[in-house]
Order: sequence, then C-alpha cells, then structure tokens
Amino acid sequence: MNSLLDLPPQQVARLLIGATLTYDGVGGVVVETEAYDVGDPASHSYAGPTARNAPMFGPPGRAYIYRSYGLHWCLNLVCGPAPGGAVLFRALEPTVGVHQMIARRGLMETRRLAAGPGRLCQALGLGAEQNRAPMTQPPFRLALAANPPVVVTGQRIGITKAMDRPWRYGLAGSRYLSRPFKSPFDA
DNA sequence: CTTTTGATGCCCT
DNA sequence: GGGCATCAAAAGA
Repeated sequence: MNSLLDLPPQQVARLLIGATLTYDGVGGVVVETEAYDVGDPASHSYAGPTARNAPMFGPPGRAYIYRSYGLHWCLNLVCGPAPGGAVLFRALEPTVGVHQMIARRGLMETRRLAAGPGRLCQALGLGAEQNRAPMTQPPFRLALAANPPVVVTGQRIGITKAMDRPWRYGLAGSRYLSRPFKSPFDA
C-alpha cells in the first residue's frame, strides 16, 4: 500500500516526471507522461472492465501494457484511489543500458530511442509478458526524482475525446519528448 | 520543414 | 465494419 500509488493519476503523472524508470537495468529519466482517470472518456477504462483493460481495475502499482494500432506496445502504471486510473509513460531520456536500447530500436540517435510510448516499450523490451507485473519490484525499478523538477502540462496526444483535459505532463526543456509542448508554462 | 499514408491487431468506449 | 493513448517512410512545399 504505497501512498503514491493511491493518489489520483494526475498527481502520479506529475510526480513521475524526473523519476528514473528501468526494466532489467535498461531505461532512463521519465520526461513525459499522461494521466487517464476514472470517468475520463479518453480512458480505456471508461466503459468498464474488459479483457484488455482488466489490469486497470486491479491493484495499483502494476503495469497495464496494451497493443496499440496492432503493432506497438504502450506502458501504463495503474494507480489511483479508485479502480480504473492509470498513467501512460510517453517518453524517457535514455541514461542506462543505452547500448541495449540502440540494439532493440536499430537506431543510434539517442533522442528518439524512447521518445513516444511505442518507442519506449521497444527500447525497454516490454510487451505482453510484462502486463500486470508489479512496477515496484524487479525487474522493474522506479525511483522518484530527488528534487521536484519544473513540469509543463498540455493536451494529451493522439486522442479524440476529452480534449479539454490538460493531462499531459512533461519535463520542462527536455530534448527527449515525443513532441514539444505548446507553451512553456507550468500548471 | 510539414502532411500524408501504409502497416497491423484487437476492441467495440 | 469502424476506430484507435502509434510509428516510419514517403511525398509535398
């Protein structure tokens, strides 16, 4: 019963910026997240439990990994005071195991190794096998930032519903975002 | 630089 | 059948 995991997804998404996420010693600094809340029309959990979104209704702290557009994988951390919330990991700044990420992605450009939810999962080697895995235990490792970084917010990417909820969070000034934020304002 | 398109699996919000 | 919490390559300007 980690208190962080019981917080609303928006707060968790913000607190995860600047954190270090690794799987099997490969990963980096979280620079971009998105919150998906209970009652959020853009969330997979909106219509209630299904076979795919079942992890979102399970205990907080586990991974919810789903296939996107038939090709890619996307990683979420299940969290919140009530079932159905999660935070999508959208981008990392690669810091450890960079060589393995380069091998998996077939790309040397550090900037795009894990900039985007699909790229992030490919770089870390995440897929269906890691679905429902506790992200608070090895081979996952998640360590919050020692000092709170400057966080920017904006509209979530790739959705068509609930566009008015600015639940995308990013590390201000990072070069490793999937896409830039429109305004540099903190929120 | 920006916009478009094809690839591809699974769910139906 | 329609619609995706995507990405890379191709085409346009």
